[in-house]
Amino acid sequence: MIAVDFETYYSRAHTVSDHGPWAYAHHPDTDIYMVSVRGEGMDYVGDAAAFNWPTLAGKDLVSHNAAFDATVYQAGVTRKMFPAFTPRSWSCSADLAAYCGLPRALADATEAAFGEKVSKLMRNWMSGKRWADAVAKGKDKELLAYARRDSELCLKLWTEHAPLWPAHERRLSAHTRALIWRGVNIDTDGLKAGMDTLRAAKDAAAQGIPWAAGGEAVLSLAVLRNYCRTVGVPAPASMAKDSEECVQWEDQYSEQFPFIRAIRDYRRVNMLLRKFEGIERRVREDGTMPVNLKYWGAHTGRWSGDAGVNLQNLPRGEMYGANLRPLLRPTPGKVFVIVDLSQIEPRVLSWLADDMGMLSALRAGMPLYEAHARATMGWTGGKLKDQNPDLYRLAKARVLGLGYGCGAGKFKSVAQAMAGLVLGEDECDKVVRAWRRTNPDITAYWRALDHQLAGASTRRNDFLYALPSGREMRWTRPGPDPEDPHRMIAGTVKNGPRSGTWGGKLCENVVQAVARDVFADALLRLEAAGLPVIWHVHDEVIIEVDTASGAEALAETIRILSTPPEWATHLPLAAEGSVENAYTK
DNA sequence: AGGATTAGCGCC
DNA sequence: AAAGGGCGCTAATCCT
Repeated sequence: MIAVDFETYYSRAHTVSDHGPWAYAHHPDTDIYMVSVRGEGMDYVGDAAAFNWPTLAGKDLVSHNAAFDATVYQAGVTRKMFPAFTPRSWSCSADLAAYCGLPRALADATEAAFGEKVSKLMRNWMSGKRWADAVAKGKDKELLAYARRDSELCLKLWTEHAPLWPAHERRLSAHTRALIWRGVNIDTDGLKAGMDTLRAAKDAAAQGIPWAAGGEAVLSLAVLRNYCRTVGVPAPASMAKDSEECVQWEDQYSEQFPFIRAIRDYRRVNMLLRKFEGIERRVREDGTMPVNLKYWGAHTGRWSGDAGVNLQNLPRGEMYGANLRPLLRPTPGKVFVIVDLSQIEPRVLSWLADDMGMLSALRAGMPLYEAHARATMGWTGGKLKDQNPDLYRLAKARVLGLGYGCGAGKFKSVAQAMAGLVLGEDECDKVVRAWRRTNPDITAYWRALDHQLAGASTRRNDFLYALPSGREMRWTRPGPDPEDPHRMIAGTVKNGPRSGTWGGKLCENVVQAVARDVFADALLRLEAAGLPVIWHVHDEVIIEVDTASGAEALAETIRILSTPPEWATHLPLAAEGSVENAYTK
């Protein structure tokens, strides 16, 4: 294994996060001035263009953030700095670190793994400077040593931890990089039109905010409070959209004071506009945008968004006259096949908690929310969704909201957000009590997790929990909360912060992790079946195929996603989807 | 001044 | 006894 680490020019105004890694690496200002290559007898640090690249042909390479280093290398080839060569593999030690429960950043990962604290001062000093500046200031030796040390740490991290990283997870990490480079086609005309609409909406919102023209921070809560005082209106403690107090405040005063609505409009429209702009900056010459997903972005193993544009939280419909999702389109002559795992988390929860009643209903093909209503809400009629839509929505809210221990207060907002239900305080309390009484398998599962956490805490061990896939989840340093010894805290990353942890929360983490493993297993089978995944969002895949094979690909994708992994043969899964000419939902 | 944190908001 | 969770990004603010 050979570690490869590039050093490239950056400054305050020229960063990876502004452009995204691809555009940054290919930008003419990005001077690729140094590379460090270590391992298998190689120990090179110096001018990247002077390195004998073909010696790496057929070799196994590793970089810390391989998506970045491999992109920089590609940019160097495009700019005729380097000759093209093909390594056998190019792995990512940052992905490995994340899998192992270490922090992602190299300095933090090595500190957590080896207790070695390394300084990033040299790297910071290089902000806005090039190789010639380092030479002129007599810092060249230090810079070379810094780059050499980083590749050494990357190699050490790999050598000591890679044996813990299973082959299927390595394939998922590599698959994620393939998605990044493959990218998604963007309707750039639609993007521009949307931005015009949003800019107009933003200007309109700013017109309605009295202090906006004066140059004061438009969204500042402090400025808002001041203004409220001058016009004699009370000010809310928070402007959060789901804060009860704030909702009432808005209801009461927004007629009389239009600036109240304008603040919220301004914030939301501006965030959406920034998202459009971020996508526009990342579109490549061929009209595609790299799909920046981060392997193991969450400690549950889920992927997260990355690199400036998060494809996992695109708005689902039109906002302020602009609709972003449909601007992600198949390349001409192709279609999207979009399929998701139906109610994957409640299915996994029933399976983990051995809720036999629910499991047999699901195996018989009954819709999940209806099965819940029959088992615990007294429904004895026919198809619930058609015959009693209100009860169906309540069943959905109960299933999605109550499986992880939330109380009445939280359920109130969960029910509204997930099922559009407006329930009273007392009603929520009753629902929570009744749900817990009639779902003893799940509440027993919370208690079992609570008990195991307490056991690990007593033994002063990390809390380890074996998942059905064979991987082990880890919560670090469990123990009583110093501020409230009746509560427990634990961490999710080695050396990371600890936070409140109890059975319901552990249950949620485990369910999310198992659902992720189910989905990840299907991703590899999709790729093996030759179905090219363009990107994915937790339980949803977007595949691009020739228009003519859309229907066939849809059936095959649904079949693959509905088939459980080998380690979960009795988990009842379902998947649904459609063939589309743009991203939707 | 620049990095870190918080508040708010989008999604699953 | 009670307690939903997981993310990333922008703007504002805090902190060094």
